[in-house]
Amino acid sequence: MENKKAISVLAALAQETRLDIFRLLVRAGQEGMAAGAIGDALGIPAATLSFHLKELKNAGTVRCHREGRSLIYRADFGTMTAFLSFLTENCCQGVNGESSRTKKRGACC
Amino acid sequence: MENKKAISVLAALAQETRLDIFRLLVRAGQEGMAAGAIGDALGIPAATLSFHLKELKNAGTVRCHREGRSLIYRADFGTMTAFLSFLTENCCQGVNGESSRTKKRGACC
DNA sequence: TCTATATTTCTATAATATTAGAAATATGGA
DNA sequence: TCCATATTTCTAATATTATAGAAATATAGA
Repeated sequence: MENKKAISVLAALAQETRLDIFRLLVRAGQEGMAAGAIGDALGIPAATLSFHLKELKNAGTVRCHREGRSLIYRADFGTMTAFLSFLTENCCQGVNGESSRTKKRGACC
Repeated sequence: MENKKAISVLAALAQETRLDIFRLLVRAGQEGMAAGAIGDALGIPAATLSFHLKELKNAGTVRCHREGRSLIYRADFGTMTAFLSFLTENCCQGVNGESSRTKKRGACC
């Protein structure tokens, strides 16, 4: 994962409503949730919800597919895997003066 | 780490200049870097740099201490450890319909 | 004490993000 | 086709964040 992509994931999750949505979808697991059900669960107006879902989707943190009249959203764990790798590679390497080429874990993870 | 704290870490790193600063400090390791050296390395005006360092500091991602006329900044790996735990706890649980109480790793990490 | 260096705080401007009503689009069923 | 439901897009107002010059503060050394 490159820098820009990581920043978009960080920005997507760095907002209370969106983090709530994302965590709800994580709890919902593979079956996901319809947009309307998310809005009901969290008490978010449809237009506002749609805006945030788009942000999450653009960052690749969620995916969606249509089922009848509903759009079912799910957390994208593939993106999260790559994102966590990015974080550990970029926040744990180079600690204690180690070369950034060494692949050993640093102080933080 | 609670929700609000995690959001402040996410927001601190969700900005290109700040992510650059943070990654530079990670590479600098335990000895850290003076604010001026960071500004020189990244070509950031002093006032702008100070603004971003404050954001990073408020989120707990960096710490600083004075050495003579310089303020030495270092990455705070303790915060990053806690932050990574928060992420894995909140993005990996509940996958495949598992109860959120199970502590097994999910699909993403 | 005076001066230079290092950095922050103050301030204003510019840029970006968030909110939500209203209108538009898509689907399914009578 | 007509209607109800589900959701998005459009729009405009509001709020938040980023930028950087200028002034202020802190430290060290002559």
